[in-house]
Amino acid sequence: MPADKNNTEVTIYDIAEALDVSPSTVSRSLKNHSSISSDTQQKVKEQAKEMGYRSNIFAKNLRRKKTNTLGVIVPKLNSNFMSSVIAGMEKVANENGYNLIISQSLETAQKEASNVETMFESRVDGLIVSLAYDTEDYSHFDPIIENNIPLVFFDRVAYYKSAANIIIDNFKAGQQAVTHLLKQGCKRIVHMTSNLARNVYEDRFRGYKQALEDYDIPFDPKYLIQNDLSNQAGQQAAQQILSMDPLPDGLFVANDTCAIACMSTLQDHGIKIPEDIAVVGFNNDPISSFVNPKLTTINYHGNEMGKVVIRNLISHLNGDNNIAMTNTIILNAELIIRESSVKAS
Amino acid sequence: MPADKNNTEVTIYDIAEALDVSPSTVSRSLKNHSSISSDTQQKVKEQAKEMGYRSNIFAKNLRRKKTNTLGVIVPKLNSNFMSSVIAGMEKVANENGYNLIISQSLETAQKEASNVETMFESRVDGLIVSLAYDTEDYSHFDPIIENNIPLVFFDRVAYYKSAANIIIDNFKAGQQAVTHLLKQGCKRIVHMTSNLARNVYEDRFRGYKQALEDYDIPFDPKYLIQNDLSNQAGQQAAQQILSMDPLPDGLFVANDTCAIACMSTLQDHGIKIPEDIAVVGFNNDPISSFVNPKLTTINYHGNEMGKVVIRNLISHLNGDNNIAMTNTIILNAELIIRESSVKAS
DNA sequence: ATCTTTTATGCAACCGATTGCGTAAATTTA
DNA sequence: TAAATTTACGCAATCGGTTGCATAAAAGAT
Repeated sequence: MPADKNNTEVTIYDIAEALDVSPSTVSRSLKNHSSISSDTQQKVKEQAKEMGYRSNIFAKNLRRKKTNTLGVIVPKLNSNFMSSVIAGMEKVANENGYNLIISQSLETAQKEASNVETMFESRVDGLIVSLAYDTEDYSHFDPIIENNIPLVFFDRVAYYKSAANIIIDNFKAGQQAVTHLLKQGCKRIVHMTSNLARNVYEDRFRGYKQALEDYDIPFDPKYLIQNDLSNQAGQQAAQQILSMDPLPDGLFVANDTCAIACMSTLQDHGIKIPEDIAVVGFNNDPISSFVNPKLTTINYHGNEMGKVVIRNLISHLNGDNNIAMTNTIILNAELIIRESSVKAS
Repeated sequence: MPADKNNTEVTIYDIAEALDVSPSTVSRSLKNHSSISSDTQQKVKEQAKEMGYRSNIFAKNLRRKKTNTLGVIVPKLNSNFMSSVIAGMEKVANENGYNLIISQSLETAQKEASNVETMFESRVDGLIVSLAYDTEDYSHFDPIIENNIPLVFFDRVAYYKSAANIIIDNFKAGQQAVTHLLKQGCKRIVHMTSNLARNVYEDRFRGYKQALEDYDIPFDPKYLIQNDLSNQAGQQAAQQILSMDPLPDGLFVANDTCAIACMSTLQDHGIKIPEDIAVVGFNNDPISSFVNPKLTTINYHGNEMGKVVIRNLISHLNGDNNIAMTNTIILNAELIIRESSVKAS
């Protein structure tokens, strides 16, 4: 007895024929429509299972004009943070019958725009974005907004038209990090960050300045280093720091991996961490507790953020607009103190 | 003049009406069908653009029974390797008009199976998988295979039915890594790895044993440590290593991040790397060159692997079966020697 | 000028599920 | 028992492209 030939997909018409009922009845039974007797529903479901029926999602989408698919665009996937965010998103999405399409902008506005277009063509029911490094113009989101497709930014956000934002309190986190360094006695604190047009970096920078101000230390622009926070940039920044006179005694980097690259290079040049320079990173990447010295950092609840994003989006799609779009949701983040920043007193 | 109401999507019928031609002509013009005069094609395309037409992908998929979507299931996204693989995949896929649906199995066979089901329901044209840690039974792939959906495994593969495999030569890489340690004078080399049912780990282990044999050193099972290669496992393994007498003098770990966690813990206990124990990792994660000492490792061309996977899959889908499925493709990988393994001689 | 080919286009069925509306049968109410 | 409801189901249009087949018009051949 050969297995069923493929290609011959079972449809509701086949089930209807086998049971001598109408396709409508099959369709309704399969979705527990109240107007079909439970007896009939039972029979239909059994028959469907027996015949190996699977619903044709395209026919459904075509008719319903809804895809139950959400698009996600992130700069890069290669961090523990992003992986956690995605895991959180997938969990809540799947629980609610939604699927995710994920893509990377690789930190360029150009690829981001092309990804948005693809998502648009794919007719996602909602779009979720963490912005690329160099996105400055947001008009590539206009087709999304004009077609009333809900748009949610997370982490790297933009206050753009009707988009919702989900972030941590970067200002507070930055302030905490730098206050901690100041408490360790640091006076000359370098802040390494990225494009200040990105909220995450601007807010952390504001937190940095606020902390300095709280301690009556004037902000010195030469202590602000801006780059793309890559590993290579971290190494270069180390050179820049080494050339400063007097040497800085504190370093707050807006990203763990870059902090580690920088720290490693500083150590290669004989700098002692934290004795000479105390260091604080950002993100609490797992690696931060395995470098020497272990890195003080800001912990980020990626998984939770992912869940909140999807919950918010789905409740919007359902019309349960308890949490309105065009709103900003702020999640917690906390300072984790490890060896890299604690000076013996 | 208010902007177009949404919801009223432009269809080929609207274009046909506006131009007083048939929908067939519009459809054919839009795909450059040769039987439509270039004059008409031109007009149709202009009109389409002017009216803001976008093709309805569901109608198309429903009719064509093809989704131009490929499913990708990976254990976790949070590594540089995976991120690179995905980037490579996306590039080639997009160039060929395919989209990717990506999901994480989070290293469990259970979630992997549920992801496969989701992909199946989504009617992906092809499925790409890197197996979870504990997948031992492969029957969840049967619906895929029975429906003639091409299945490609990469990195963590299985020789299962008609699936194709794309891997690096893990045996050779393992052998190279361990031979390198032996050349440094190591005699008691620990190998930390994971589930040997996974090809990547089994093959590396075979390479390890081969290298030992080449140097006439008998394999001692007590030097084989198996765990899930998590950071925590790396720490625990360090304790285990510290309790060995005599102390091992070499360590080959099947994963960089775990190697780093282990190395870090060993250092916390006063072990000098590489003097006391020389260490080699696997994957060439960027972080490996920023730890102290910098980690010797095996470099993996993730981006290239991703591209090869998709190229192979698409050429199969196109029927250009130059590279047959049910085949194994082996890519290069090479040893990168850094400080962690080089003993002063 | 007539016949054959080629070119350009239209017709209409089809993909598979959804759903508003209508109605026969069963049940309840008067 | 007749009338009013309720229950259970079917009809047929619809979603928006795709494509095999037919055909009118134009071009070429004889």
